Amino acid sequence: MEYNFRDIEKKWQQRWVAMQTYKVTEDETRKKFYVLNMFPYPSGAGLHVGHPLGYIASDIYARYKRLQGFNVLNPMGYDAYGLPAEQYAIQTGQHPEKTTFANIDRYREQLDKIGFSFDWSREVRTCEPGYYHWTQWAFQKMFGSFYCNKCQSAQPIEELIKHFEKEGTANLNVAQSEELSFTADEWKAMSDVVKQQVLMNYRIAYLGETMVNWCPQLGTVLANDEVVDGVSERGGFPVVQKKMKQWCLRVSAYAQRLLDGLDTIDWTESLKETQRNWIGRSEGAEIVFKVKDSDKSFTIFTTRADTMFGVTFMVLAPESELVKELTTPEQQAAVDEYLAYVKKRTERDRISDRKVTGVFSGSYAINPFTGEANPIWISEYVLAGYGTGAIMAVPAHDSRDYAFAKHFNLPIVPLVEGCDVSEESFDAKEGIVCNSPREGVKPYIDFSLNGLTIKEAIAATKKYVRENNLGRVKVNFRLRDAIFSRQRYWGEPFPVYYKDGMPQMIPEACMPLELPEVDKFLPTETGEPPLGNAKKWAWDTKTNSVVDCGTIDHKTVFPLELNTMPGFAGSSAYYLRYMDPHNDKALVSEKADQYWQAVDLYVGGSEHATGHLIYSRFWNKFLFDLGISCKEEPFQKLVNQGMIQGRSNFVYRIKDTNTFVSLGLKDQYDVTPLHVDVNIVSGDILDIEAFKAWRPEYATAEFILEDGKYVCGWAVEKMSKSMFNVVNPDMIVERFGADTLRLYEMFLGPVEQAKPWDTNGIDGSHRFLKKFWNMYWDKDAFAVTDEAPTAAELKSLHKLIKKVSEDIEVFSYNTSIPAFMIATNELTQLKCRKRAILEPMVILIAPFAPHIAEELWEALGHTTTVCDAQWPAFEEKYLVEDTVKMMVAFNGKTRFGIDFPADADNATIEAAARGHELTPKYLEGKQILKVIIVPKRMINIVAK
RNA sequence: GCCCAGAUGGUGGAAUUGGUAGACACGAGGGACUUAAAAUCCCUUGGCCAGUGAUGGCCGUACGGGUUCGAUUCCCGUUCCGGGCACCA
Repeated sequence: MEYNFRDIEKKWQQRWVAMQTYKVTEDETRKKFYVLNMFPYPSGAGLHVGHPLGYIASDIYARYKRLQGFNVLNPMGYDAYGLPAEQYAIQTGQHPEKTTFANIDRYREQLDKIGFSFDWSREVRTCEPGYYHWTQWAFQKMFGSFYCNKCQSAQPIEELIKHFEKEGTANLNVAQSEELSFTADEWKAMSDVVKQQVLMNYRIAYLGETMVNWCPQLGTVLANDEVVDGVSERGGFPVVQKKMKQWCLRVSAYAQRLLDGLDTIDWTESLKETQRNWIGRSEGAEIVFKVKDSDKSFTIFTTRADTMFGVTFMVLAPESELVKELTTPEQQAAVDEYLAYVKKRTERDRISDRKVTGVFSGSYAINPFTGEANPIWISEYVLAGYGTGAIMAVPAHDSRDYAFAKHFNLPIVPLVEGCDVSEESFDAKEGIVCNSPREGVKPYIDFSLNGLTIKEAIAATKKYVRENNLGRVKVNFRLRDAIFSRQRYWGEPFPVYYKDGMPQMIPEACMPLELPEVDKFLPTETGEPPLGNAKKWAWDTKTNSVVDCGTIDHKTVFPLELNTMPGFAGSSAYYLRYMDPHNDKALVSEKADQYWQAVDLYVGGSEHATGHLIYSRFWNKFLFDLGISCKEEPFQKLVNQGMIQGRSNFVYRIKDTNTFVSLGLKDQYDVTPLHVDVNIVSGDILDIEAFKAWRPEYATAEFILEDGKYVCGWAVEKMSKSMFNVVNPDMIVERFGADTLRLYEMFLGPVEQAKPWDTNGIDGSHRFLKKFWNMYWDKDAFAVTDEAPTAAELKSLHKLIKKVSEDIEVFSYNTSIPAFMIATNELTQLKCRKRAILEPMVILIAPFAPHIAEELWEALGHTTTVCDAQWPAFEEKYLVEDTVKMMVAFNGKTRFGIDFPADADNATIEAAARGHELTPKYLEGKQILKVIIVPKRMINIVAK
């Protein structure tokens, strides 16, 4: 029988559905394994061959683990909220839900053709109320919690209130937006609204007035990871800094735990490093500087406490509150002018030109170590959002301070022995400290750093600062709180209404608060988010239900929050929901969570390193604190699949003509390269007839050929419609079958690596499957016999078992496929048609090519599916060689020598080697100096 | 600037702990079968040199050193490519 992949694949895909082959349930008697893919956003363009790469890799792993006897959870769902569906809705008026669901159907259709072992009964869609119920619920829990630094955990806000009632802010060690100070009596005297405002300072989900990334074109704020080089990640629109009242998540409270957790998980070093950079821990000191001739003082943050004696000026961020306080009347005009200039500059301006700008405030600060009065400047190179928004400038040892000092002609005092600061600053943290204090200068305090290394000097200074109450040791993080509001329609609504301008949570029993219908998806004319268009979007506290906006009376009916949650909200805990997707009482039951624990293997792109992968770790840690998630880290092992790039083809049109010249001849003409659809090019040879038919303007095209062919140029680019290099998996499945596609995608190269797609090589994978098939079928007869296998056949099989098992464990599929090809060739050559060999082979290939495996498994007489088979055990004895080789080294070269029996022990071999007459010509007369037994039991002899 | 990960034929990529570099596949060239095409099968394929030939020699894993009997692998330095962070004090 021919290998008819079309019938086989259709047949088994239908059977798997009918038999619920991949449905899993919690089973205490079996060990669990949780495999997860980053769920896709269902875009209108459908899947291209790059998308399934990670799914195939994880599916192989899931199937392998299942064959090893694990109870494998391998779910799939959709990240269904998002901008493209909303943009499309704005343009066409179509409800985003409609387009999203249509896209989901299309994705499902494409995914089903590839033969994944997903348990679709656990599918989740983030836009469905049954799902976002728990997104809203988690938000309310965050609103109702604060972060205790002492116990390093989220706690109910009621605990904080108790603390305030007892001792105000005394002995408080919690995460907060700003440091407040009040007594228990003052707290008790506060009105309810003021109390609510105070609590906002501590909640994990809080309403904060912060500088946000505002994108006017998108009409929404964006999180830091959604802004790249001053423009929006989606669309590339300019982003400006704007102060707005927004929901925020206190991710910063978890910074240290997010950092520490990285050491406990099995992720790639580069991804961990990316997260470490993003969290940006820096250890330093906060030091207080008094303002000269004033009772004011301010605090700066530095990691280089050792440079206190080299401070020659101070700098404030233009947005700092201190600017107003410290500007003297004489400098007011100059400062105002400067502030106006800074305000005009966008984030992008600042990044693109690093001009040295600044203005003197008129005030001076007293250095607590030297007593010197240093001028206080204002400059945009100091950021308001980091540290205290004020720095001490040490131009000798900081390149930014150095540039500033040179520009404004400020003094530069070197503090490291032998360093030269005439051309540039000396930023390195190495060397011996000098000039601290300077020779001949009367010491202001009894403290010297001279002679210490920089490391020692930093420690000594911190100690001095702490002991003399000049400031404190402080750890700063770059990681900011996440801005959690979006001025959009297609997202989770907040379960929040407003009473007296203060947010109130709707009762837990009333969730989910469903997204209302609107007639327009654009912002309202007054600039409110799209939910402002909803007619029915007010909360009645009497009936606890959503009512018409017209009925707002400020006694029982209140306006609901108009913002929606950002994209990362729905994707932050979906892995927990898969454990128990139909539970309407809880996000996940304790039983399900205890069984599935956490994701054992997570596969997805590294582009989520500073977005989803930070947020969901934060979210999970919060749920861990609440006792909902039993594991602190949600993703034990993470593999980043590399992006599949497109391989574009070009044709070369001679300028101002309709004549196209082949690649090798194009340099003789003045040509314009044009993208050509890769689907009408094969092996870089253009199908000229298809090209003429491709577009009307090419119907009359003429060609200058080489060797009768038109050769196209090529380049590796992103796979996208506009480059005409999109390859659709459906097309591959149609022509070669899903098993071939799966094999080929894995064969392309290491899963983690980015690589261009090139359909040309796919024949090789397809040919292999045909050969594999022909091991079992001889023309129309199923030819498997019950003969006993030979040693050579067993060796082939066990070599394969060993290789494939090891490869799957380390995700090295691109090397196990050649192992299959070699084994198949060997066995074909041996004319092996023996069940004892061929039956295990079917199981081995099942993770990679499940359809052909099922078909052969059935032909072998099995009534259950191959998914329920047992992974074959590897036995070393079949691989043992009957001889071992001896290596002979002389004159610095290694050569192979003589075979020895494999069962000889090392001493015997060594003795034999010493007495052995070296036969090769080039070794005659050489004397053996030493014998080294090396791995593989090869013998290494040093001869002279 | 700081940090991380890389560099192997015409191409994608193999090579276990330091042990015959280039597996496997694509592409290319040659051949068989065939009226022809498709399909299938076989041979050659890192470079240079010697030999009618079997074969032999030299060079070769970005570059320069080092350790070692032996280095794609380990160490030091350089160059180049990719990724992250970046007026973060």
